[in-house]
Amino acid sequence: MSTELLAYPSSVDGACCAPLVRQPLAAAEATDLARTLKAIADPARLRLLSLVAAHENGEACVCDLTEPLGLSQPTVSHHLKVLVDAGLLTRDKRGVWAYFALVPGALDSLAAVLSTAGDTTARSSALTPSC
Amino acid sequence: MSTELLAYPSSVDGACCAPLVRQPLAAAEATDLARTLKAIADPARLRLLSLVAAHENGEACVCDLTEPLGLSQPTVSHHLKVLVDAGLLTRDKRGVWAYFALVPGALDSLAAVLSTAGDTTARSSALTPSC
DNA sequence: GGGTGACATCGACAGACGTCGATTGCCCGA
DNA sequence: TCGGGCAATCGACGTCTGTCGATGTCACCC
Repeated sequence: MSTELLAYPSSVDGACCAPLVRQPLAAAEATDLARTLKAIADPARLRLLSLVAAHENGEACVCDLTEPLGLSQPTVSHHLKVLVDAGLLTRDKRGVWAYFALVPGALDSLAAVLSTAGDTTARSSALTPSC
Repeated sequence: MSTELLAYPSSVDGACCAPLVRQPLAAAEATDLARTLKAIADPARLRLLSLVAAHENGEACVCDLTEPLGLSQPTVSHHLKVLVDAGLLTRDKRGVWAYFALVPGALDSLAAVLSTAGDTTARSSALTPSC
């Protein structure tokens, strides 16, 4: 389940780049895409992604994120779980602390699906070789 | 309200490209971005965008969209309204029919915000000159 | 071994969302 | 002028979602 999002470029069977505006989306593909988009379509989760990415070493623990968000610890933990389940964040438990980091290329492949241009900005890593 | 999304690149005061992973998102910016993402974070609306884009001349009326979606006419009309309000679609009423078309550059600027790369694919049109 | 602190999970609640049938408004052709 | 048909709006319903306090779990330190 943790690699859910990374399945997009390959599961869209051939339509690797910019599939949204090239041909009508099938119901199943739309459901999958919507599931990932719903994960980031929340102010708290967008700020979490932003905070984690901007944190030193590109990783942060819950204690770093609770205060700047102004939300309770269970709520932050819940949002982080949603992002991890969507394949956008990784959880690395080291001792008592849990460190979260962006999955390389996850946001880029999402951006590539939305982009109407033929090329893609998702050239960083973790993408299908056919791209 | 129809230009809601187009306000992003300029309203993110300076952080025109890829602002999400560069610095922590402010609460107001996150709310605005989430509002637009919620508009497309739905299977029916994703398919609507796809159907409109793939239709001939890049525009389609409600009667073209109801059947392939398998939803009632009021529901389709509701989803289209959400997309228009989010600045992703334009409504052009000609006679009895209402034709919907993609706003050029809207999806691209959204993709640019999500992209972790420094550059942007949103070069088609309707973007801020500072990009 | 017991205490402490960080994080996850649970249960509950209010609010938002997607969907539909019924209705209304409106343009066009007869 | 009137009827037919397309699309928007309304009201209602069930479901999903975000949030919290309380509780559970586990690793570290004394």
